[in-house]
Amino acid sequence: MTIDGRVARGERTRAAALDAAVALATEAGLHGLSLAQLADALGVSKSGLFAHWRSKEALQLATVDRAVAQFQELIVHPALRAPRGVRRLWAVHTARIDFYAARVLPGGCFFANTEFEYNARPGPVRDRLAAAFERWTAFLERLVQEAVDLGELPADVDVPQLAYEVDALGISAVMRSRLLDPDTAYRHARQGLLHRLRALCPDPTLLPEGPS
Amino acid sequence: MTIDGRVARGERTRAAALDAAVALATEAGLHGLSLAQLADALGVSKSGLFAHWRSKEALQLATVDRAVAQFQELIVHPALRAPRGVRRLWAVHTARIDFYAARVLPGGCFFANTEFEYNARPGPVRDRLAAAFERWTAFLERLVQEAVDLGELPADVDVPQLAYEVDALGISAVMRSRLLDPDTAYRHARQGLLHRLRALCPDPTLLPEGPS
DNA sequence: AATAAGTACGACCGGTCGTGCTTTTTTCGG
DNA sequence: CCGAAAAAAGCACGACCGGTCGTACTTATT
Repeated sequence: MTIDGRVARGERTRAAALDAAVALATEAGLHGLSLAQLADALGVSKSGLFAHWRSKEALQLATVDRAVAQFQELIVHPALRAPRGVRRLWAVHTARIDFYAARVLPGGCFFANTEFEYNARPGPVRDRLAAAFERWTAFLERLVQEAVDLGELPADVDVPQLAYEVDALGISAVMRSRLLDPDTAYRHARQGLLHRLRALCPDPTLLPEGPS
Repeated sequence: MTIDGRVARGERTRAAALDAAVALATEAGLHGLSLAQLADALGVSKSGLFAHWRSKEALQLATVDRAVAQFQELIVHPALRAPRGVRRLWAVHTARIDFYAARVLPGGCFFANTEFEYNARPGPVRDRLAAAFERWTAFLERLVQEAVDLGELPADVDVPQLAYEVDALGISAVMRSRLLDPDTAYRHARQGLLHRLRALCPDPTLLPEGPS
């Protein structure tokens, strides 16, 4: 079973196009992303690009999926090396902030940008973004719940509430880092959760010391 | 000194146009806002609209200013009736959440949407949005500082940090209310700050009782 | 009554958008 | 080496974009 070099070539341009589309979408938005722009950035023709997806909407949906995969690969997966509980929750939070601080994407956060862009535009794109957001929320809640189950957090912790606050600190970080002082934003996002967890967690050795 | 009926008419259409522009921009974005769209919504001609601003950018800047004025008028000003200190801080936060819950703007929050839209687009529009964001941040920090000065919050409170957290809870509320369950989002935003202030404020009578 | 200023209009320009249709180039199996 | 098949390119289309122009209507000034 050899690989068809023709479709292999197609796959390569497809993958390269989606990576560029994710990056471009953080600057111009998922709607503002244009075929001509993307084709120029890749050095291919507009129609050659268009042939891979039957419509712009199909390209947008594929771009969302690629962004999800990238987020999993660069943030979630590395953080899962931390042991379950508050350490893993903390690892995911800091991995996210580090991702923003590393300026991987030119426009900050793909999901923050596109979810605000599409929150009032009904359709398949919005639905897919909402689904991704829901999975992310469920993932954070699971992390908190595991910490509770392990006894690292009190049993009476409001799990969805704490997950909400974790995400809020992160969203605010990427927003402020783009318009105000980035380092201050990252520091507040980290300190916010660190102090919150320190106040809740009976075992202080599970969290980094850091500045008070 | 009589009022010039010509400029009065101009002022009226100007004001109506900016109100419509703020609302439209929350759906289509400040860049996606098109002259033709806005003209249709107002029932006037595109060129007649265009005569009021020399360029689209001028219209965008005027729209930002109008949104700032609307935010002041509908959220900040009413909340300033609450006495200084934690009660005023709480009033501003809840007024903001109520503003979102009332669905005043079809796309949620003008500033959240546009600031994410323009965070990677250098230029006068981004600069004006950043300036508005900076003033909003300074305002929140002033509210927190006043509560500290009045002794309603401990003297060792990290003022910018707490202001950051207040804003983060609000931003997250409007984001989640558009894609997931709105009531849950609003409740988390309110509870988050209420519990935080309850833990910090020695005088429990300053805050509403609410559900634990 | 004549002139000037402000507002609004319809027609139109060059450019870019997404999207089809046709052709050329690349790569495979026999 | 040769047709078949997939990928990429070329080309043209209708729609919409921001912006300009000349013009008509209304109001204020002289």
